[in-house]
Amino acid sequence: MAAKAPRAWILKSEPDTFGIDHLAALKDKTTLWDGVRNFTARNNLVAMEIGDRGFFYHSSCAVPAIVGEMKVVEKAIPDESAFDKKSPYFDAKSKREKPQWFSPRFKFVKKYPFELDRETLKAAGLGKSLLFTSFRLSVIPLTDAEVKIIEKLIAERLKN
DNA sequence: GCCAACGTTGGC
DNA sequence: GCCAACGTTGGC
Repeated sequence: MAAKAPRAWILKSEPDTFGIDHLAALKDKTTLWDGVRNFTARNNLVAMEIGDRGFFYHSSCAVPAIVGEMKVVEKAIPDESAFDKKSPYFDAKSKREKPQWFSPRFKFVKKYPFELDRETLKAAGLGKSLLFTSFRLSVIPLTDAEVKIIEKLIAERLKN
C-alpha cells in the first residue's frame, strides 16, 4: 500500500484577531495554532501530521469563508498560552507536568484570489460536513470526498 | 447585537 | 454519574 496521503482539516479563526493576512505577513509565515480550548478540537490538533493540509476559514465575520491554505510543519507541542497567567487563554488546569492543550505549527501556503463562503460550500455538497453539522467545532477533519469537493471548487474558481 | 446550539462545570 | 446552569461560539 502506498504511504498514507496527508490529510486535511478546516481551521477556524476570526480575521479581526488572526486572519490569513496576519499569517502571511509574519516573517516566516508560520504560527503555532494556540488558544484552542475545546477537547474535540484539541484531539484533532494532536492527530495532525506533518504535511497535513489546513484550510484557513474566517469565522465570526461579515463573510465566513475558506480563504486559503496552510500546511502542518510541526506536530503539536504543549500550548504555552495555557501556562501564562496573563494570557486570555490561561488555564490553571493545564500544568507543565501534564499539559492539557496542544498546538501544531502551520505554515502559510496560499491565499485564494476568491473566498469559498458557506453558501458555496453547502451548494457544492459539504452540507453534511462537520462544518455545518457541528458548527461550533473550530478544528474540523475533512474526508477525502470533502477535500475533492473543495478542490473542485478551487479549480472552477481559478478558471474564471 | 441577538440568540440557538452545545460543550463544560459543578451540585447533588 | 446525572443533569441543570452557565458560558462561549459563531451565523445571521
